[in-house]
Amino acid sequence: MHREIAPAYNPHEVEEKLYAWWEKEKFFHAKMEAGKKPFCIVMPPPNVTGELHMGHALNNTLQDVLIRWRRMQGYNTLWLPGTDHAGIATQAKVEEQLAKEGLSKYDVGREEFLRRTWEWKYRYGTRITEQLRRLGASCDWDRERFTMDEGCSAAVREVFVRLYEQGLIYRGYYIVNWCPRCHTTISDIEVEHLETPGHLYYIRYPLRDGEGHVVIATTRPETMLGDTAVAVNPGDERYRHLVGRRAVLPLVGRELPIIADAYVDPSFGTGALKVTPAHDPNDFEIGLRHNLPQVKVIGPDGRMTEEAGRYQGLDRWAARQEVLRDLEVQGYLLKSEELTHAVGHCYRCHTVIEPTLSRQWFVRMQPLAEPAIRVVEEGRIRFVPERFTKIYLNWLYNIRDWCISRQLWWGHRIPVWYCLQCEAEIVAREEPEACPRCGSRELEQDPDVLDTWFSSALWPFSTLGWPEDTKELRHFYPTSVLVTGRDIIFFWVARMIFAGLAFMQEVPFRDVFVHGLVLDALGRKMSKSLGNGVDPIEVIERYGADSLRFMLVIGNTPGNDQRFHFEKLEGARNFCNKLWNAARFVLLNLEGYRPDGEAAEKTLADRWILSRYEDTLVRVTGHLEAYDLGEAARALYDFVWDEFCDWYVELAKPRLYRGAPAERATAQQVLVTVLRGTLELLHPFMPFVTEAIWQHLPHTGETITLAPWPESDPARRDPDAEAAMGLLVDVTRAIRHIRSEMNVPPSRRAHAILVCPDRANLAVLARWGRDVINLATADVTILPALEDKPRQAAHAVVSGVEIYLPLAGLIDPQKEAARLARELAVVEKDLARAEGKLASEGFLAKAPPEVVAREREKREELAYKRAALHERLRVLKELEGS
RNA sequence: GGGCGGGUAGUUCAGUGGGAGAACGUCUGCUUGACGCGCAGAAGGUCGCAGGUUCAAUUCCUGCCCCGCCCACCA
Repeated sequence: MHREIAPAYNPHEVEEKLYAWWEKEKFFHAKMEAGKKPFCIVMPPPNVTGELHMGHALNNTLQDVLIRWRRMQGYNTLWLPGTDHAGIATQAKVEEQLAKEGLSKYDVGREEFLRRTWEWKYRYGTRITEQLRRLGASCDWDRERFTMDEGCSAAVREVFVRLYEQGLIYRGYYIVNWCPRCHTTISDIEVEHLETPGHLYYIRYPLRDGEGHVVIATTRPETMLGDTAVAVNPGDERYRHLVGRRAVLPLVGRELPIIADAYVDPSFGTGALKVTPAHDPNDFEIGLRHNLPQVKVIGPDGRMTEEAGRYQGLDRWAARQEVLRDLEVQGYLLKSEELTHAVGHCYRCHTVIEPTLSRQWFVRMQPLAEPAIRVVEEGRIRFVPERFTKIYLNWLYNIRDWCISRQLWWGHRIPVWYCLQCEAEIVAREEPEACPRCGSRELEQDPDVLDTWFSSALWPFSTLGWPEDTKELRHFYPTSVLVTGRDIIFFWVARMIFAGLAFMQEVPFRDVFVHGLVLDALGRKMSKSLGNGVDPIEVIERYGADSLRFMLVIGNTPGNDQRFHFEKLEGARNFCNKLWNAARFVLLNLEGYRPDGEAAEKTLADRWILSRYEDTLVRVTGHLEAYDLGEAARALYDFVWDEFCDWYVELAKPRLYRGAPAERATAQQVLVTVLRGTLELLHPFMPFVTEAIWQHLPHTGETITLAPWPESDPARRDPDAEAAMGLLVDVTRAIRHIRSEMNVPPSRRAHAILVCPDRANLAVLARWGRDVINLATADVTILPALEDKPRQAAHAVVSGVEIYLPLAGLIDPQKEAARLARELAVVEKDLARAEGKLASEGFLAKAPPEVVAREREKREELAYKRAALHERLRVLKELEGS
């Protein structure tokens, strides 16, 4: 069986097979186990249209690490997957498809369009979930949900109706963000403000009676056609005499009242503001305060309306040029200045947003935001890292009402019907037969659908069965942690929190674990338009899922962005291979292994590696508790590579190859213990390779996915062994260093004389020195003191041990003296610093005693080293002289 | 205009109130009975700048300079 294990790890041979087996055996299915503590994560649902990108890979890897770890810890674990219907994005895909047939959605009609969209969903919606399987995501596929499935749709209607009944949803004629290309409203957070170069135009508006004029400044001259007032600040002396008078709108001739409003900033432009209530949010507010008419001059397609007079039909940009030309010709345009200012763009298509008046549905946010603020302020929900708390709170403190209606077809249809007879507005969970007010059967449903995020907001409870009172809901709600990118704190996190509080009277999750973005190698966002994205599936095919996962986790610091480099991926791949080969080594040497067979006493190396393993285990668990997944991964990487492979495996070899049966048994038992535990600690990070190896280990269970998480056993801690190993490692390294510098061939066995006056250290060297220092291909003679110093020998001092490496013929006394002199210079410097500190009264009085003690030790050791180096240099001088 | 993150070895990044770390890259060796996706050794850093607190600052505080991101109704 062991012969099957290839010398290089090949992910392709194991990953898909293992995942299929895990899924078939339902290891990830959450049975309701009332006796166990629940641990639940609802997956941020990727778009059905989507393909897995690096952001998904990171997000789901982090969730999977937490889920697998908790599952092993024995929690009743549920990771609930699903997809989002993604209104605009999906609709756009189907429209594209139609366009290939030369059709528009209007050609096929709403019903046919929706039929096609569902078809599209069924055909392509499974792609992303297949890709999550490739990544190794251990979610409960039996509970997969979709934001537009029956249950979620029922939840949406229920929430809409309840909010409406509480007066928290209303329909209003307000200024909204309109995308002339997508032909729909978007919410405030869907508007991207981009610094855009433009101009500030100064335009003269003549006064109606008598002489004079008022000059306004604007960046959008075309909207003047919709002006219904000129406003100045009430405290502005320059204009006080004008308030109450009237101006005449150039090109149009409309009379405009000159009003005073505190909104106007006297220091901007001329201090006089043209007021266009139908096309600017602030002007809209001013208009309400002063009862101004609202004149809409730009239509839904971005063209000028009938109200724009002779400009009707012109695109808004063309209209701007026309208006400017006419103003100029007629002498109204005084000047223009260059001005870079923030202009709102559509988050999807990057078209410039047109603020426009429109009748839409809104959620009244103030009453919903208050509890959502409170739970975070009170710490009932915790952001990790903590700094995101402020971002969240600041947004909610300044919250504005949420425009939820979208002029799309794909989505949750707004559950409102209008009576064509009496114009009643009927809000209902199910389609009404007749108007409850006049009995008419002529009813028409609102044509619009809801913002996609409306259904996402309900995700933590709609997926668990709400509005039914299910046992899942009672067991798993509130969920344990939400893992998400920091880009959707507003879109999603905040909305889930207020929805959860409003409908479940309880927070949706305890912790919000926020991660950053995966950037490209140059530090730019990965994006389709830049074409700089890296496809995780391609990466998995080339390097394996474990490599990708480990790379993402080890490079992750909470909340911070990380760059994607193939070199890092190779590092992770190499680590998979290292682990594989370490395991291969153990498995190839298990002949005669019995877990409780008769064994010899543990060696220093055994005690040391068990102590290091214990330390690693405790640190890894602690880091996971603190969401420091990167630190946990790093601790494991270092342990496996630097301690287990580089030292322990090497130290175990002689016993395995040539040891007595009992010694061999001991080595085997320690190897298996540490390897198994390490695999288990690594499993959440690298599920495939760890399962593949674990299956080969003797006396394990059915699957590592359900193996118990290793428990701490303080008895494994052995500070003496760690200190002793530290000494021996230092000496070994020093000898290797000398050999390398002296160009001693690695194959040539050396002999080292170690002089160690310290009795405790001497005992360590005497008992274990030979075994460990063997790794420097050297035999040793160990002495408490040495009278007759060898002449032809290289020399080093480390940890209070003098090392002589007699190398007849290889030593050039002059070169050796120069080498030691360099060493001495470093020692002198360090010693001076230590002595300086110890001479300072402040340090002695105020530094903690252990720090002072450590400084004293350091001084002793350095002083010893200095003396030894001096002595050696003296001997070398003599040698030169002779 | 406000807020946040970052500036540490050639590169990418960890980390810490008390002797500067890793990976990659570079240089030197190595058919060492798990692994060349490897082994051993080495070189390489005024921890952005200036102050302050402290016995002690790369780490804490203040200011400044760069880079990145987010928020914002000044036309």
